[in-house]
Amino acid sequence: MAEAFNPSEIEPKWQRKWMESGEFEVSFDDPREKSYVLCMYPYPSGSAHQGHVRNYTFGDLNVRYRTMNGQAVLSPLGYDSFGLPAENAAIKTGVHPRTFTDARVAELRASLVRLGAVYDWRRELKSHDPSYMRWTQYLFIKLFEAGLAYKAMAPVNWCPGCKTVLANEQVLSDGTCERSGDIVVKKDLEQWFFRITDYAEELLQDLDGLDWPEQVKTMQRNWIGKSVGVELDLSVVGESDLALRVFTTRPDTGFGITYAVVSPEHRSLWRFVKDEYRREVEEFIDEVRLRSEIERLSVDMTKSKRGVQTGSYVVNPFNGKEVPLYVADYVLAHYGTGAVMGVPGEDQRDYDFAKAYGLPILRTVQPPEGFAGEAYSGAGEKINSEWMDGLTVDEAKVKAIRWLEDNSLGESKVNYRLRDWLVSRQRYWGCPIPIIRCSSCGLTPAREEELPIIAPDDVEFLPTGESPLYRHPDFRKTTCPKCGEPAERETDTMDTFVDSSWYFLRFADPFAESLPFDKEVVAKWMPVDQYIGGIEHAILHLLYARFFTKALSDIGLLNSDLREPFRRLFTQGMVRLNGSKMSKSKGNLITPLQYFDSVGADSLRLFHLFVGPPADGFDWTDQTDAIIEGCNRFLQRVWRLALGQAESFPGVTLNIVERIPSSEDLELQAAVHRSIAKVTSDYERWSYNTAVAALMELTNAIYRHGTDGVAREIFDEAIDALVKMLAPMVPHMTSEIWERIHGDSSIFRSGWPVANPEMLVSSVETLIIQVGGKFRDKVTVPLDVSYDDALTLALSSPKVRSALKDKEPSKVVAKLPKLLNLVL
RNA sequence: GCCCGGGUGGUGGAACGGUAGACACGGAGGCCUCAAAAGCCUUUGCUCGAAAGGGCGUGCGGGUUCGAGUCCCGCCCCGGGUACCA
Repeated sequence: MAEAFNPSEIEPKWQRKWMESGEFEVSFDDPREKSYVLCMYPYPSGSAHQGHVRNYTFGDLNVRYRTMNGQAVLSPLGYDSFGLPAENAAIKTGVHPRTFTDARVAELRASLVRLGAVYDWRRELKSHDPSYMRWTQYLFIKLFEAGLAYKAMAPVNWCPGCKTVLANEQVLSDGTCERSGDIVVKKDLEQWFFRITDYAEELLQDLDGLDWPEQVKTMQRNWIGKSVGVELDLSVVGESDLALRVFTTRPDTGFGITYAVVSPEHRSLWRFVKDEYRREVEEFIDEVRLRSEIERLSVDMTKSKRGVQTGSYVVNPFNGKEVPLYVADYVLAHYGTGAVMGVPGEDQRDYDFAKAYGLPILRTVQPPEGFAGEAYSGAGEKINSEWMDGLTVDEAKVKAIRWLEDNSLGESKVNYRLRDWLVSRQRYWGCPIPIIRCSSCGLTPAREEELPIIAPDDVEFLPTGESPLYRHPDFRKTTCPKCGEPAERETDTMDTFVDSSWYFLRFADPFAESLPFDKEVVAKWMPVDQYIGGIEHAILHLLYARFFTKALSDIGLLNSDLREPFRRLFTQGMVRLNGSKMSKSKGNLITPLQYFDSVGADSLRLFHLFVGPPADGFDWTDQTDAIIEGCNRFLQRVWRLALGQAESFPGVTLNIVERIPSSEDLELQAAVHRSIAKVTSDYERWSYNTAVAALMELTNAIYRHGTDGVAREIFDEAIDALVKMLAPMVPHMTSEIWERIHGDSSIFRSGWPVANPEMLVSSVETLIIQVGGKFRDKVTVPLDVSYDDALTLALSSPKVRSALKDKEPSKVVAKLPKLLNLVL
């Protein structure tokens, strides 16, 4: 009997081999079919946590599976190493963010190696590495030169106590600063933006061609939020030169306008406010500045006061009626025109507002019979709308737009909910924006030879105060690259989403020295064939990376036909502990290290694959350790089966050449081929939990038949297939078994097993017999069973007869040879 | 609030609109052992019944269908995102 499977000896051996052999490194001239498998690069949180284990297990499994299928798989790893936690740690402990980050990168890297994940380590990158920053800054400059980066005023979370900008995360739910407890306000500061809205339509259209989860595509579509409608002017009563421009997707509801609303941040707000209302409006606006956008858009907020009158009246262009103009916080300045017409009959927010302020509510669409709601936004017949009466909503929209255009009152307009991407951060631990402000030349990019611009180390990390970069005595001082006069450096750094918007391109060509990447080399590997990451990145990261790819393609840094970075996407569910996402910031981490030591990486990997569908999250509970133990037991069982056969299975006979295959031989062979078909299809559809179950069943079947006296070659074929199919899941143990059975050749070059279709067919089928749709009995029938035979068989079953209670079926539903339903 | 998911035995989960509960975990019983661990075997949705056998069962309420965990409508609860966490 071979010794027990001992992961603490075997796993490090193979990890060393994979690293040293370069088996999973790929190069530009690799003749195999290319494949690019990528996990979202991790934020280095120290040792990996279970969310990482899950993510990188799925990634590694894909890399190995594709390798076994003969592909040259690009599998790189890097680190999203800028970000707030390192800066917070610096403020708290005084350790420099770089020291802090580098230590945690090393820890994370080591834990992923111990997981047995394989990478082309030559391509490893860190977003805070100067050699990467250089090109992030280079790309920023290219976007700036292309007009895709600009500066504008924007409201930010401002803590008056800390005198600093806060991340949303740093603002508590009651609107106070997590550090000082001061009430956080919105303050307008000059900020850098990327013009992602230029790509709104293409970002929307191109979703159709992506092999992504529908759920994610839907989220992105909703986020981009295309709405087709019309802009129209509401003239202000008594002010001949003043009109309020509003945007609506429902021009058909025009006759139902009973008031209008302008946003508190509207550019021309004060022109609409009458003097005697000024004071009240000012007070209201002060209040609004304390509210978050989520609060402002919440329907629940209607209970509290959320708007005031301006004193002005506007004219409903449809019927000439004068209606009051309010300023209210549920209207946002940055969407549409920053003002809306109030149609309470067909919009719930307008309805709530009208109710709260005693404004008239007029329906212009007839709700269906029995409609119990308030505003009715569905389809129906137009009413109370003069020349639109009787039309459908869609017909009325067309007619209303034509009428507005014919009378020069408005025009068709498409709006997107998507806003430009605010990329500047008033922080230290990010990539500095490489722009210089010159009093005579304006905003000027740094010279290319100067890149990367690296933040100085001798800054103070204080719990109160502005960006450390801004306060640094020298960093800001420079000269203008154009005129040579003294000038000032930008002190804002970039959103870390900028770093993660192009790292997959650098992975394809990390060796480039005069450019961020060579576009021909990138063209070999891109797009990513399989991208894997958490569902929490469904919108922002994925949208930004798509935008970058399109923009860089337009700029000419990428081939013009490379418009989408990720051909296929898989989003995994999250690991939860005590009901919420397992993360460092929540302090609810369970590291894999203890499991590496006790049961080994293979068992932990198998657990993550077996515990449930990869797309679903799961809760880490008291029972989890027992299931991991169970996975380990299964691996031990496979080990004994594969390596302990001589002693354990004396029934296995020498060969079948000299005799007719026994029924046990044929049964085992059929079981193996059914498993190959099932497991292969499960791998393809990311159903790893059922693939593991099928492999457990196969293991049980081999055990059963192994003691029945099957032929040696059939037994060996079964073991080989089992071990190969397990290899992407548990690479260490299977590599060891393979080596002991077949000598010094990698199992990952041995090819994926192929099912023989002839062994998958059966001559019989189980016929399900139902009475009134309820299962009553089953019988085995030939595949070509006739209707009459099936019916006779069914009626001869005592169970069926008792269920029929002597009555004749009034109808028979037959789906032969699988189902017969006798309906009474 | 809004957008996107999810809810099936004691537990994780399985199930082309057609036998609900595959495969595991846990439990119960047994074999092996001086004993234990490991391993092996049997059993395990709830309920009535000695058994044979029956009834009930996929968050809740309706609907479509010969037939619904699966499709449709309306709720409830849980998770993710909500533009400066990544």
